Amino acid sequence: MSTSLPKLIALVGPTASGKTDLALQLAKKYNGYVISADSRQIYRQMNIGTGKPALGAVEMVCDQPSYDINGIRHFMFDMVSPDQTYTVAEYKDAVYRLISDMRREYPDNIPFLVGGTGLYVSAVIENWEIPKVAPTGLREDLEKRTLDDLVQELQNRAPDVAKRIDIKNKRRVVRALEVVLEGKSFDQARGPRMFDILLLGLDVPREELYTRIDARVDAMMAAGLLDEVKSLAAKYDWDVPAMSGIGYRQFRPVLEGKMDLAEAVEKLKQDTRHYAKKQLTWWRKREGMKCIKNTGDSEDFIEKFLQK
RNA sequence: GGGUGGAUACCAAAGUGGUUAAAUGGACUAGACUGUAAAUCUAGUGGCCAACGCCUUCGUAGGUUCGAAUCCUACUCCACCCA
Repeated sequence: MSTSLPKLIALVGPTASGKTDLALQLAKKYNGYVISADSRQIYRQMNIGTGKPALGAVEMVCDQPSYDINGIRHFMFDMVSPDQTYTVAEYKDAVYRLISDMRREYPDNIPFLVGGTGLYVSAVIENWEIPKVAPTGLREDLEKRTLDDLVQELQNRAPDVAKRIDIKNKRRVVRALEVVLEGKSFDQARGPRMFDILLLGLDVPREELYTRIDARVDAMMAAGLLDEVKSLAAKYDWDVPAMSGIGYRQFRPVLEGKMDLAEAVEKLKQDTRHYAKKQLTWWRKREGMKCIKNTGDSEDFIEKFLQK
C-alpha cells in the first residue's frame, strides 16, 4: 500500500537499553528530531533518577520548548513541574499538534518518537481516541468508595463495560465509571491512521539488560541521585505523582531513617528490573515491530522505510 | 560438658495428628492495560502430564498410628544461656 501519510519513526525498548543514544545518532544521520515518550522525563527537576539526557539550550519551536542536544531538537522534556499531573491524553494531543506544526515549518525533518512509556507511544502511533472526560471532580468521590460498590454501580449502568475491564483493578473501575457517569462511552476506539510508521524495538538480551540496569543505578548514585531526591522531597509532598517514580520513592524510607541506603539502592535496582520486564511485556505481542540489535540494523530498516 | 529454643519449598515465615503439595510475604516467570502508566491490577511457581491423574516433599534415620510437617527415639547442624 503506497501512502502519502507523513513518516514517523518510533524507537522503543526497555529502560537502559540505549534508546536515547541511538536516537541521537539516527536523528543526526537522517535529519530527524526527537520526541520523547517518557512519562517521567516530562517532569522538571527530575533529572538523574529519570535518566534524562543532559538538555542543552531551550528555544520555543512550534510553540513547544525544544532542547538542543548535539544539534538535534528534543521535545516533550521538562513539560510540567513535579506536583502537576500529566496525562496520556494531553501527551497525545501535544504530540499530534507538534508533529503537524513541525511538518509545516520543517517539512524535511523526520520525527523520531523515542521512549519507554508504551502507553504514550501506542496512543500516538495507534491514534487512540481517549474518552474526553477529564479526571477531575468525580474521581475523588469515586475513589473513596469500596471496589465492590463501584463494580456494582458499573454493572448496573454499563454491564458491557463491566464485563470487559479488569474489575479487580480499582483504578480501572474508577476511570470507567467516571466516563460512564459523564454519559460517554468507554471503549477502546482508535482514529484513522495518521502516520506512515516504522516501529523499531531495541532488543537487548535479558541478562545483559539487567547488568546494564545495575550499572546505570550505580552511575546515578555517583551522579548525586540522593541529593536530587532530597531537594525534591524538601519541596514536594511524597504523594505527588512524580514522586512515585522509580528512582525516587525508594529513598523515602532512607530519608525517614527507616532503611539504610545500600538496601534502598538494591531495591531500586530490583524495581527497575521489574519495570523493564513490564516494558517488554507491553511490546511483546504487538505487531509490526522490527527488532533491532544495533545501529546497523536500524539503519537498514530506516533506509528502506524512507525510500518507499 | 550441661540447658533451652530451633531446623518447613529459591528466601523469609505460618502450620502442632486427617479437609496440606503445604497459609502469607518476598523473589522469579507470564499476562492485562485507552486522561494517574516508572502507575495500577491479575495469574503461575516440587516432579511428570495436553489433561483426568500419578509420584516425591517439611534437617537425617528409625518408630507409634488406619493416617504424621505435626507424637516418640537417636543422630546432625544452628542460635542463645550456664559452665
